[in-house]
Amino acid sequence: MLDPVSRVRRFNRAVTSAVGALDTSFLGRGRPLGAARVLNAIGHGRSDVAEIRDYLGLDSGLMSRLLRSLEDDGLIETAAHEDDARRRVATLTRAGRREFAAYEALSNAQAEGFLAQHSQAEALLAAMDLIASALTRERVTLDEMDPRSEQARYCLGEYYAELGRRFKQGFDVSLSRDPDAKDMRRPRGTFIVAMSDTLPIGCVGLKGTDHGYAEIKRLWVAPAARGLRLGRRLMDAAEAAARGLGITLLRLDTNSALPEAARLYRNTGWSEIPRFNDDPYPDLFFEKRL
Amino acid sequence: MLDPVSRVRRFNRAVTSAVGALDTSFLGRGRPLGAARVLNAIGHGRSDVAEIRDYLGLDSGLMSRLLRSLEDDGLIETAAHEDDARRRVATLTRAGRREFAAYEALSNAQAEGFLAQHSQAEALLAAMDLIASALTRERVTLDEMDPRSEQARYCLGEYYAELGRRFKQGFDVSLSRDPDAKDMRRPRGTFIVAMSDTLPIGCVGLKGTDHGYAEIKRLWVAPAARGLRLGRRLMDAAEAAARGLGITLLRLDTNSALPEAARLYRNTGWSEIPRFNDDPYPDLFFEKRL
DNA sequence: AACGATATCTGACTAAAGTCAGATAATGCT
DNA sequence: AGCATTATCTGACTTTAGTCAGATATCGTT
Repeated sequence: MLDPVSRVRRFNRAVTSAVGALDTSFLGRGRPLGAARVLNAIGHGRSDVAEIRDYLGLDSGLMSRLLRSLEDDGLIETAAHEDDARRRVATLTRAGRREFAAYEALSNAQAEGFLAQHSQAEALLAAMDLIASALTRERVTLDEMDPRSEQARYCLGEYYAELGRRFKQGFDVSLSRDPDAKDMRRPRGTFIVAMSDTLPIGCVGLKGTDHGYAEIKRLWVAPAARGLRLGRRLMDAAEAAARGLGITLLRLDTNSALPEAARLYRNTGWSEIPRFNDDPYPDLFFEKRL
Repeated sequence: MLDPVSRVRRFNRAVTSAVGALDTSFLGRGRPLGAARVLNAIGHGRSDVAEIRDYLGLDSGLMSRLLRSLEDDGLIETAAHEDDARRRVATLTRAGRREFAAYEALSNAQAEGFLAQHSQAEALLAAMDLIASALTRERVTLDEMDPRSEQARYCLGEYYAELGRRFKQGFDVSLSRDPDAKDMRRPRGTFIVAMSDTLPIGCVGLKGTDHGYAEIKRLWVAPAARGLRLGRRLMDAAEAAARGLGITLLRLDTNSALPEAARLYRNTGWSEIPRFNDDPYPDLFFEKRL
C-alpha cells in the first residue's frame, strides 16, 4: 500500500475524479466543453485561430465549426489577420466578455472553495506548484527577458529571500555587487527566465563586464521546480547565449552554503579559481572557457 | 501571478492535460474509454453492477450496454446476485483478467515513467499524497479495525517513527506502556483507522481499563493529511464509540513535544489533570467526562 | 502571371457518450 | 395474493467529438 507506484496511482485516481468535476463545472453554462474551451482560450488572449487550434489540439474542421457556433451565439467575432488574410483572428464581443468573465468567476470560486477547505493552504499550494512543475516539465520555456520585467523581478526577489534564509549572516542586496540591469541586456549580456505555463520558476543572468569575461549571476530555481534539472538547462542556455555574443570566458562566484550549485558547476566543466572580486558574500569562485 | 487562486488554477490546467494523456493511454488497447473504465472497475474488485454505475456516474442504459459489449468480447461474465436476483454481479473471465493485467501494466508503467523523470521522487510523492488526501477529503472513511490488522499496524509504525523524530530522547515502544491489542477491541475498546481510497492516513485507539475510565491512545494523522481536521474527526469518532460502550470518563497522556495534539485536546473539552501513570514519555495528562 | 504552399471552411461521414421511456423480472410489504 | 418498489435491460433517440476529402482564398516566390 506504500510503494511509490501505488502512491502515484492513488494521486491519479484522486485527480481524475476531481478533473471530472472541474469539467462539469465548465458545462454549467449550457455549452459543450469544446466551445467553452475555445471561448476561454480567446478570453485568455489567444486570438490567432491556428494558435488556438494547436493549443487545444483540434482538427481544423472541428475548430471552424466551434468558431461558427460561438459566432452564432454572438460571443465572438472573427476577422482576417491584418498581415495575412488567410489567417483569422477571433475577438470577444461584449457579450463574449461577459460570458468569459462568468467562466473565470466559476474557476476562481472553485479554486477558492478548494483552498478554503484546507487549514494549511500554504503547504497545499507548495505541493500543487511542485506537481504542476513536474507535469509541465517538458513545456517549460526559457525566455530571454529584461531583468526589470515583472517576471525577472519576481525571480530575483525569491532568490534574495532564499539567500537570506540560507546564509547564516542573512543577505542584504545592497552590500553585494548588484549587477546593473543594462549589463544583463543584449548586447552586453542577457537575462533568462524559465517559465512554466504563466509562472516564472527559475532564472539566470549573463552579465557583461569590461574585463574580457562575462559573469553568470542570479542562478535560481524555484523550490517547486527542483529535481527537474532546470538549473542545468538554464546554465546551458546562458552559455549558449554567451557563445552567441562572442564571449569566450565565463566566471561566477557562489557560496559554500549552496552546495547543490557548486556541485552543478563542477559537473559541467567549471573549474575553481581564486577570488576575483571583493563581494562579501561569495567564498567560491569558478571559471569556464567556452 | 502569485496569488493562491492562480496557483490552484495553474495546477488544474497542468493536471487536466495530464489526465487527458492518461485517458488516451487507456485507449491504447482499442477499446472505448467507457468500456475500459468498467473493465478496470471490475478488475479492482467492484463486482456489483449498481456500485460500478454509481462509482463511474453512468446511466443505467449505458452501463448495461457497456457490460454487454465486454461480455461479447468474452472479458466478463455476469450473474444474478445470490441474495437478490434483481441485482447483477460481474466477474472477469480468464481473458478479462489478462486484459485487466495489461491495463494495470500500462498504468504502472506510466506511473513509473513519471517518477523516473524526477530526481527528487520522495518530495514529489509527498506532494502527491498531500493533494490526493485533500481532494478525497470528503471521501475519507473512519473504519473500526482490529489493532493487529495490516492497516492498523502501518499507522502504528508511522506513529512510533514520528515520535522517534519528535522526542529529543527518541522513542522506544518497549519502554512505553504499549496497550494490549485486546484492550482496543470491542467490547473493552476499539481501534479506528482513517482510510483515504486505499491508504490509511490516520488512527486512534480507545483502550479499556479496569479503573473506571478508558484511555485514548495512538492518535496519529499522516503528514500528508494534516490540515484536514482529521484529528478532530478521529477524536469525535473515538468519543462516540466510547459513549456507545457506556464509558463515561476518558483519559489520555501526551507530550509537550506534540503541541498540536495538546491544542486539539484543550479546544475540545479536555482538561489537564495530574499525572495518572508512570510511563516515561508523557508529560501532559488530560481527562474528559462524557 | 503562374504555381505551389498555406489557412480556413464546408459537406459528408463515424464513433462514442449520453438520455429517456417503457419492458421485464424479482423483491418487500401489507 | 396483490401491489408498489427496485434493478436491469432494450429500443429509439440526440448531442458531442472527431475525421477526411475536397473547395476557396490568399500568400510568397519565381
